[in-house]
Amino acid sequence: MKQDTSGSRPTPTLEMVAALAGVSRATVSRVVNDVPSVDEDIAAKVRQAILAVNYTPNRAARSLASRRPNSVTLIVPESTSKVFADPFFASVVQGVALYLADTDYTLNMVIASEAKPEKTRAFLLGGNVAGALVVSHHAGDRSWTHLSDYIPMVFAGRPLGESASYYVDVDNEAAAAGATRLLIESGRTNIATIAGPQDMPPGIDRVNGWRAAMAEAGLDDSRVEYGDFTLASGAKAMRRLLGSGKPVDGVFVANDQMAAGAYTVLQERGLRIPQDVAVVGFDDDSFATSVNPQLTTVHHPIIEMGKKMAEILVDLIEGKETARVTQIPTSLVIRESV
Amino acid sequence: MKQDTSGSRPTPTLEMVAALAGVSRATVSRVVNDVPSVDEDIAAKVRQAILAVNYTPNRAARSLASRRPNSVTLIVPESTSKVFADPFFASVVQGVALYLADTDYTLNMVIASEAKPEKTRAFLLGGNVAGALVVSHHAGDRSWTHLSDYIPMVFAGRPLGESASYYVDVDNEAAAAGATRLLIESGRTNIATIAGPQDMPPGIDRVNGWRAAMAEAGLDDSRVEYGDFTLASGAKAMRRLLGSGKPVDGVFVANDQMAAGAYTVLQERGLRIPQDVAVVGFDDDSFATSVNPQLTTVHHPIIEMGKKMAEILVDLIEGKETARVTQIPTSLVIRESV
DNA sequence: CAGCGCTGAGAGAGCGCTCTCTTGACAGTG
DNA sequence: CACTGTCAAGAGAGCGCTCTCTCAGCGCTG
Repeated sequence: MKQDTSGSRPTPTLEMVAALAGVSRATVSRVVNDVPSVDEDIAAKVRQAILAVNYTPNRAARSLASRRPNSVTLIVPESTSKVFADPFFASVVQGVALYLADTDYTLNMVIASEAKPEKTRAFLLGGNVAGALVVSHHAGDRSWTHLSDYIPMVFAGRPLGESASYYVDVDNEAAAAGATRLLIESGRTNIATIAGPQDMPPGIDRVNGWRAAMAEAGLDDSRVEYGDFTLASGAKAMRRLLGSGKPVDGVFVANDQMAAGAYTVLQERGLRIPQDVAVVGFDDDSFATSVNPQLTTVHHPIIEMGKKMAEILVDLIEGKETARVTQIPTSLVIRESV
Repeated sequence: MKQDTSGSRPTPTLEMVAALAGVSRATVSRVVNDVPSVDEDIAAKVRQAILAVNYTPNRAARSLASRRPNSVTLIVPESTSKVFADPFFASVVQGVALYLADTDYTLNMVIASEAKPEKTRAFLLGGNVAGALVVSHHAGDRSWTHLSDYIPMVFAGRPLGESASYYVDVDNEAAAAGATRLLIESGRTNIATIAGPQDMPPGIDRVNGWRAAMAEAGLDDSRVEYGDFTLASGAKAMRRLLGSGKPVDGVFVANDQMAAGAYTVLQERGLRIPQDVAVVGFDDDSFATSVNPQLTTVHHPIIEMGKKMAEILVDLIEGKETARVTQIPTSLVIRESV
């Protein structure tokens, strides 16, 4: 509002570039948008003029004239924003931003207030946004799903229950099975799991993977305790596991943070990792390397997820066909806990 | 691009609302923008029409016509985005988004690539953005400072060295002194500190605060070890402190993550917290409550910082006078480690 | 060499708003 | 009762672009 009043020269426009290059506005527009049918000599002259006046296209005008919004929105449900302390969100944003940097889309972010969801809805549906990305932990946040009918949307993580929405996820089940197999191959037979909440897809899928691997090896899969993905809950679950009377020589923990919790209990009981009890985690976040011995875990490529989400969204916006479900490959990071 | 081709009715415009309400476009615009000089009867009719056609203003058109961008950009230098694992960034974003939700500004985010800074520069200077916020850990990222001459900018954290930029921060020094005083008042006399990197303002200010409080109480301030704000570095520093030969009965640690590291060393040596060694941290992040005993620490109001940054930026954009330096008050969170 | 298709560039009409300017209605004044 | 001042609402000119349409120029063909 102010910054122009203060006497600076006017922002360069297409018109000015055109005048300087001695061509029409349309031609400058063609050059800016890389339309091939422009004589190379003229294009060069135009580019030079653009540089000379330091021209940057006005996004608002462009969006208006082309009847096409040029931004995509990342929606963070308020409930998710409250657990912001974990790195998941930040990494997804990073991936998304990284991908979009090479496109013409701008990334904007909203925290969707649960109090007045219409506000966000109106913003999304008002034609101001080309598409939206939803990153939510409580995958129960399906309130956004139906917007898929109106604008392209891509979700982070498999939604709970059936859904026709596009989403990007890792194959939690397969990854968990792989992690469990590592434990089995190391010769452990009394393998427990500390599972995540059973109302969240990663919680569900990861136990299932563990179960599948156990069944495949003909091992007893009764050693299951549940946590809520926090460090403290991991410690409690480990305590229950140890107190159950059944021997335990290996644990697959559904995330690294709970694994760190399990570590504390194991160590206060004087159990050595991995000699007495081997531990495998999931996520490969900062907890994995901050514990001692460092945790062997499943690498969860969150940044890649963000990139892929953005890629799919852009494809959707541009009308390209894409698969509804995209699974990013995980890998096992072998460190010292098995 | 596609979503309109697919046969949906056209997006409602001001024109349509005007036609339905039987008034001119200008009047609808006045109602939408809360211009007071509109007859209440007419305004009511207009509002009803808006609801009827489900009208949402087109931001691009608005921005174009008013010659005023309606978005602000949050710049995250690439180097900072790499340490995304810590919650600082996410919380700032949350605060910013929360504040902006009540304004007409939209928040967009860019990761500023170190490789091609001109891209970000052009984006910011191209008149597409009303102002920018910079959140950077390596406060050495002064590459953005000079943009303050062209568009309003607000920084998170005190910049290193002199600068005329607007920024929001906590009073690290005073807060550290307060934390140290708590240790002193609890009767400790051999108080050490695990300080942060001395090339970052919080690292510098927090030791200085500790030193000031020690001097004030006439205590020996020679017990200083440095870390880099990571858990592992905190553990190493604690080990050096304990190996120095000097007795230690209290430690002020410059962040909670390093304090968690110090905990592991203290506990592996069989030292009880707080009986043998009292510990005070800084930040009040998830590490503070995930350790046992829970950490007494300085609450760093990051979300508030984000809100304040956004508030100041909006004031700046709108030409209001504001102080260059804003300090958010901290508080001591007493838990179990002193 | 008239007629053709083709290609590359310009003309000009908007996109959906804001905002200045103008107009019309009405109350108050001498 | 003509005149002025006030205030609410309408008219209309853009904002900086994109995109369709048109046209000029060119090399071919028959």
